Amino acid sequence: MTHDVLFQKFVAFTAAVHEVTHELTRGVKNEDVTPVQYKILEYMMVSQPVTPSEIADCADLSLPNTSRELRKLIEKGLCEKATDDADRRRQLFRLSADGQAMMGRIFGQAQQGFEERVAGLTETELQELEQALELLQKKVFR
Amino acid sequence: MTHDVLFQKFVAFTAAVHEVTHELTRGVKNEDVTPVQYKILEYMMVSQPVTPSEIADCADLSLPNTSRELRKLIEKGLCEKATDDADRRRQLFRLSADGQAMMGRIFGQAQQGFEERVAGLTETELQELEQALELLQKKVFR
DNA sequence: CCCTTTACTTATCTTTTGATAACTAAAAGG
DNA sequence: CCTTTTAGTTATCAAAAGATAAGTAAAGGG
Repeated sequence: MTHDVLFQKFVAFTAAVHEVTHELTRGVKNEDVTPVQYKILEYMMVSQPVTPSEIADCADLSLPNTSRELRKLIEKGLCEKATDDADRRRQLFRLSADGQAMMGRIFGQAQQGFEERVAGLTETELQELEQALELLQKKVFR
Repeated sequence: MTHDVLFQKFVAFTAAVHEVTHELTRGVKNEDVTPVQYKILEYMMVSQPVTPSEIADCADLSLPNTSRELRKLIEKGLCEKATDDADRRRQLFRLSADGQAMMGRIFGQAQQGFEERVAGLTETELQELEQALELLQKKVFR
């Protein structure tokens, strides 16, 4: 196994991951959010509350554009804003009840699709799966 | 290990994959192509020649928009067009020499970044890595 | 205090991407 | 042949996303 061949497999693998995640999150297009807005909401889902700076960093957006999209998300009633008491320059954003509900719907559909994908696997295979996931995350995708 | 927990790990994993691939292909922004155009070129890289219909399917674009982006890529000298002799409605697109060179640069940088990521691993670990990659691709990302 | 830095916002403009209607030309099927 | 289907193109418009300049307000550091 040369490094070249391993890299080929790596490329094929990442392409497959992108395709499958795209497939699993196709529920997003039923909701009234743009791809960039979804990315922001997804980030809030795993790490709440977040500041505009954190979002800009992680979603690869400029601060002005982040600010604009957050305003739109507030207008849509999907997230809420509060000033940080410890540092009043910082603004803390979190999902609103509606936002939580929407993300719950999307994640639920994704989970269902995931379950269907692994439905045929035995308990042993699921454990192997989990170990493979953790191995890759620890050694490559960190 | 409930299915719920496995799904949580799956979500974290796919997020990590997206982040790392984004990091590895950051060389794209040095080149004069938009994200959508890059996606098309990447597809040509693995499957040449391709028709507009195939690209539209796989890159999730409408045929008119695919046609427009292909025209731009031709104008930039990154790909070439030829009519299929067997069916003269079909147009066959392939990377030009310049296009090959550009994608070679980008993939080369990505491979270098990948090598750096796995640099500290032993031969045994690399084999485990390969097996994990293949396991996941076979059982989940297909 | 005053000055600088940090965090964010507003406004504006450009580019990219998405959607749709209308068209051309070749193939396929009676 | 003639009609329908398939493959792709052109044109146009709207929405989304990116870039940048200029501003506000709070914090931090002499």
